[in-house]
Amino acid sequence: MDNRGISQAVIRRLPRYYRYLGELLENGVERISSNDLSKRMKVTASQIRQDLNNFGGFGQQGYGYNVKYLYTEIGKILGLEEDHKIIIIGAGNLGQALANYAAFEKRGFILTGIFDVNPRLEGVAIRGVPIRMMDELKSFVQKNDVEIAVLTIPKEKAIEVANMLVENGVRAIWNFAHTDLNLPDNIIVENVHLSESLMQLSYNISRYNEDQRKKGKN
Amino acid sequence: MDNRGISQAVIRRLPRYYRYLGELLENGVERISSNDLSKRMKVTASQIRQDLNNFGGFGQQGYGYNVKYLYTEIGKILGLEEDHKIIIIGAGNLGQALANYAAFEKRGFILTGIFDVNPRLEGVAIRGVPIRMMDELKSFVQKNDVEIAVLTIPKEKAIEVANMLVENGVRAIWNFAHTDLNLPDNIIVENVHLSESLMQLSYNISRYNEDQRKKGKN
DNA sequence: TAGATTGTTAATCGATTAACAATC
DNA sequence: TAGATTGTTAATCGATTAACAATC
Repeated sequence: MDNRGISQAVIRRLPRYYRYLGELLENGVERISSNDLSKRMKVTASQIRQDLNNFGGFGQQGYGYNVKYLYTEIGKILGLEEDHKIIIIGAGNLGQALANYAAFEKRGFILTGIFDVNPRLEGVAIRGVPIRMMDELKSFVQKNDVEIAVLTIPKEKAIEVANMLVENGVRAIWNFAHTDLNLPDNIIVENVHLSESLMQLSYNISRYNEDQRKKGKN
Repeated sequence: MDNRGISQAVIRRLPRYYRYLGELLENGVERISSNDLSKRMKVTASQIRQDLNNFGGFGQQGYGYNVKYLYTEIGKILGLEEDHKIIIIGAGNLGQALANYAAFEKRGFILTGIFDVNPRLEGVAIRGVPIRMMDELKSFVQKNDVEIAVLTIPKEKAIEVANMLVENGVRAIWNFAHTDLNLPDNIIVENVHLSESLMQLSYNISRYNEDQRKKGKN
C-alpha cells in the first residue's frame, strides 16, 4: 500500500464514504456494490472503485464490498484507529461547540486541554477538561505531547500562537481563524474558513437569481 | 458578463481573493499585479488572471489591478452587495457562535431569527434577536421572506426541517448537520461537515507519519 | 456454469500552467 | 518610447468516466 501521490480530491471524498458505510452498517447492510453505493451517494461507480483502489483491493468480483470490512479499512486509512491528543485554543462559542462534540472521542481525538484569555473562564470544565489560561499554553504543550491544536481565536492572534505551538512540537493545526498560517511544510494544516463558505453560498444564490432573470427575459 | 459554466473550483477561490484584497486595502495598497498577488497567496499568476477573466477584465496592461476596484467587483460577484435574510436553526454552541459572528452584518447577512427546541432558551436574545421555539418556525419563515437557513441541529432532525423550510420558501441552506440533504436542484446547499474536515487532517497526519517511517528504513 | 461485479486500462473531459501578442 | 503587465490562446497536466477482461 503506497499512499504517496494520492490527490486531495480523493482524500476529501474518503470521509464521506466512511459516513455512508457507517450508516449502512447501522442499518445492518452486509454487502454493497459500487453501483448501489454510487446511487445513494450520487457519484459514479467508476469513481468509487478508482478511489478505493488507490489504497487496495477491498472488494470481490461478483460480490461487491463487505460493508463492515470496508468501513474498518477506510477508518484505518483515515487514521481513526490511532489516538490523537488535541487541544483547543479559544473557548468562545465555537471552541466550546467543538469541545462538546461527542463523536470526537469515539474517533480517537482525545481532548487534552482548552485555553482562553478570559480569566472568568479559568477552571470551568468542558467534558471534564478545565479551561486554562493562555500563559500556561506553552509549557502545557511541551509537557503533554499534543499532536493537534484547534485554533478558534481571532486572526490577529492566530498566526503567532500557531508559530509558538509548532515550535513546541504541535504537528497539526485545525484552523478556524480567518487567515492563512504559512507554517513549515511538515506541519499539517486544515483550514475551516466559515466566512468563505458562506460567500460561496451567497455567490450561488446570486448566480441562480441572475439565471432566473435571464430566463424571464427570453 | 456571463456567469454560466464557472467551475466550483474557481468559486471556492473567489472568497480568498476577496480576503487578500481586503487586507491589502486595509494596508493602504492601491494597486497590485497578478504576479505580486500570486506570491502572497501562493498560487500562480496565471491562475489569478484566468479566474478573474471569467468575470471580466478588471485589470490594465502595464499597471495591474486597482485593489479597491477589484475588491468591490469581487464583492459584487459574491453577492455581498445585496442583503440576505438569514435564520439559524439550533441555538447550541455552534448556532450561537455563528449568530455572534459580527462580520455577518457587514457582508449583508441579516440575522432575522434563531430557533431551538430548548424552552429554557426561549426569549434569550443574541445580538438583539430573541431565540424562538421550533413550533413557530414554519409560520415565521412564511411571513418573513427568509432566504438562507443555517442548520446547526442534529442530523436526525436536519432532513425533515430542511424539507419543511424549502417548502415554505427558503432558498438556500448552510448545512452543519452530519448528513446530506437531497433537496431539489433549485435549492442552494453549502455543506460544512466539520467531522469530515477533521478526518482529512487526521489522514494527512497518518500519511506523513508513514512517510517518515519509510524514510527511516531507507 | 452463468451472472455479477470488481480492478484496471484506455478515453475523455476539465482545470491549470505556460506563452505571448496586445496595450497601457 | 520602453517597460510592465494584462487578457487570452495553446499546451500540459490531472482527474473523471467508460469500457472490459479477469474472476468470484
